[in-house]
Amino acid sequence: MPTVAEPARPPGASVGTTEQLRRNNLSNILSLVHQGGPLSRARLTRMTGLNRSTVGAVVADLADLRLVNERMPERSAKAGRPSPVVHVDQGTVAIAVNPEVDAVHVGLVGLGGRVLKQVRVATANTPSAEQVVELATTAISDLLSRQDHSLRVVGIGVAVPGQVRLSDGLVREATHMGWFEQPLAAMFERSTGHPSWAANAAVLAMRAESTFGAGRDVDDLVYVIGGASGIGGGVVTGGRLLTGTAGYAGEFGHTFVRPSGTACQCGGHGCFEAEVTQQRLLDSVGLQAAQADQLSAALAESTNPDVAVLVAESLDLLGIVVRNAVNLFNPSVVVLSGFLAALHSAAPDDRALIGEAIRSARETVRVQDAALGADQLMVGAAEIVFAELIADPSGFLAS
Amino acid sequence: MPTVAEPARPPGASVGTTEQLRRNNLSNILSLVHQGGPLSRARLTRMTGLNRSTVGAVVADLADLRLVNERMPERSAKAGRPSPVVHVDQGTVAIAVNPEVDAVHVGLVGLGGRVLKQVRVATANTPSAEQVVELATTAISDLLSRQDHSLRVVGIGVAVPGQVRLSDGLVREATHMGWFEQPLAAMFERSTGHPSWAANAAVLAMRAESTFGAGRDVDDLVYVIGGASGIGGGVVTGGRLLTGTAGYAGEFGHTFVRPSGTACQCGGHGCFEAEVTQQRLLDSVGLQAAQADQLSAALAESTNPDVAVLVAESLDLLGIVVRNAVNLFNPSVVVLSGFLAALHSAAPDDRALIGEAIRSARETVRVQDAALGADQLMVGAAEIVFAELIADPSGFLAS
DNA sequence: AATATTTTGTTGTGACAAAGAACTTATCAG
DNA sequence: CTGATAAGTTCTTTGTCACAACAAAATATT
Repeated sequence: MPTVAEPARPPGASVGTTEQLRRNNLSNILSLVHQGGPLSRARLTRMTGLNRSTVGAVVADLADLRLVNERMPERSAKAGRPSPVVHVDQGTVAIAVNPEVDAVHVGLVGLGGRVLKQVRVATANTPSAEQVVELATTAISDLLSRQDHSLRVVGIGVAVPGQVRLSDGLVREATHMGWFEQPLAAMFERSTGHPSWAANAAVLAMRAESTFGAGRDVDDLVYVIGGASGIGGGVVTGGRLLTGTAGYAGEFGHTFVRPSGTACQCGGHGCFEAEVTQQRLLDSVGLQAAQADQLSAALAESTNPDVAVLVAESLDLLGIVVRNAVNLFNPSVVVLSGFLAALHSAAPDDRALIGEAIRSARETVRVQDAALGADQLMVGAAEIVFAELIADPSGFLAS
Repeated sequence: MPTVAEPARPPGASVGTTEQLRRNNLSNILSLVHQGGPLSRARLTRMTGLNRSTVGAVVADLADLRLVNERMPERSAKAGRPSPVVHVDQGTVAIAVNPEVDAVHVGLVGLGGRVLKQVRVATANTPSAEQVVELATTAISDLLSRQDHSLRVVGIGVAVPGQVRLSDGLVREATHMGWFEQPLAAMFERSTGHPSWAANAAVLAMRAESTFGAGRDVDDLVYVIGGASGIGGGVVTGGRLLTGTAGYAGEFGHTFVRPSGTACQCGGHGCFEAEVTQQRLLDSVGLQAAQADQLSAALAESTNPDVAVLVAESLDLLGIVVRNAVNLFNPSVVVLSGFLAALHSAAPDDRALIGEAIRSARETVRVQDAALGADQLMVGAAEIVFAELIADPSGFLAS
């Protein structure tokens, strides 16, 4: 039986000319090496379906751009001439920035997704956007100057806990930071000279997870993350990041879960993130905000019936969010992260989460916890820069 | 020794060779003419960005495949040599089938989305899948034999009120029809010899709306439709149809809107489609099921306070669905269809619908009613076939 | 240890697609 | 009728990829 094609639609950034063809092949192969780690040229040939002479030419182009290196393998497992292994260039880095209520995280992330260095600059008060740019700019030159090899910085990615307009990196609102309409990406560009992008932190966490973590090779993924400042998320569908028209998609925290519920910061009522908070769960087991990583263990150990009630109730509400998500997105995987992963581990099984989703969609979905650790935001923030680079390697570096 | 298949999934890997390049240009230009109506070659040149000699060659290829015709324009508006207008071929058709509880609709739809002919075959009882195939097969040969011109049938598209696995057209469940696990597309292929596809009716209605109606040129669209058998919907995001991993995405009817609500057919509780039904609204104004098209007018005329209460309540619940959708998908347009459009027209403004969505997403979304009439399901069902044709015109016709 | 086999890189050739230039054609404006 | 304009047509050039032949480097076999 024939398979199903995408709906007919006029070309956007599609490939129409021979020039775009090569760009596309450069992009695809760089993407494979970036995401899949070192790969032999022979494997790249099989993965792309291109001729091996073409792969050779494309890899040579990428090597000329100093984006990849070829090395002969130490030992080969099979017979035949050994195929050179294509590595991502280690000197090409993106800078990741993540402002928080009490600190600014800054990191250097290499192409391929490895975090090279990372610092946390604590702040006395919640920093303004200007302060974040200033602190980060200092931290960046500091990080770079301490590096012995000279690094090529391709751009800056900022993970913001709030709604960010993707087109120009304007922070529409980050209530937790007290920010409104801050042109953060432009501010970073002015201050550092590097091309800069900004996006919602939860979406970037998902991006990391989707590229290097539990969502690897998953084309239809729903990701929901709970943190100190609320609940966010992101979606990959058909292998593509769901952004929506401006980049605000994936706000699972404001899913309706309870009528006449607590008023939410967003102005709505009955929002998931107003009903289920990390703080309430931490309080129930007597943990501090800084001990969020111990929540899962504490919930498991607790014998307090009040805790059990709170967990059951929270799981029910999480179940509503997951059920809606499964019905709307029909994902193959739902990844839970942050304190929602802790909550998930406290559930006897996934029935509370997906039990009420429609049968067809429920049968093919699995719920799992995030695989990446604390680095994920650095990796995700860098990823918005690398995505631009990978989309058009030679064009990006030429500009 | 056979090696394990590589998980080859590079982004945009569809175009890698020069052969695929031409395929892509054939596809793009056919898509433009299909969706945008007759277009001059000069306009196609501007729209695609290709060279005019290339457009000429591609159009010639399409004409050789008898998918388009070129005609000289009657009158030209501007100076200069008149550009031939590229029309979609009128003899290339898809067959649309839509089984319902009391009838089977069958139609002939021309490339370009025009419904050429249409019949409704009434049934005494709710037909089985076998009966639908049988009745439709007869109706199809009937329709085709009465056609004076010889038509080229490129395939059959079936719009099913239920969950359909897109990959093979298996109807997982269509509770209203009493169908479970019916391999409908395969049954149609066997019975008619034409390549067949099946999909959820609401998704296909959206596809029609997205290609030819209110959602034209909208890249981020949420569509919710209410009918006699419940509430469904579909989503376009980033210009692509959101299908999910198997094709069950877009089930807005099972969004949670009320705790401990009516038990839904799906097994869940508090589902939107269990709380808000067409029947209840029709009853409130004393209309019959067949008079659904008069609902909007009847609601407007009614002075009964009970009706006002029901409408207000229903709008509140619809508001929850729309709010969730806006927060999750960040669409630029939300289209309401069927009795939900009637409900929408009874609302004083859109505040009840999107008022509680997050501000950033709310500001750039508009709610509007469906533009297409009763034909939309025929058009949508045909569209699933045409999309296959358009994705690879010469490959499709060669097979 | 010598030879065969396997796998892959490399090089040169040919096919094909698209761009661009030069030329031609068809319309409108005056 | 003539010039301006816009667009089709044809031919050449350029770039990309596939393919075939050959070379190279490893393992497997005798």
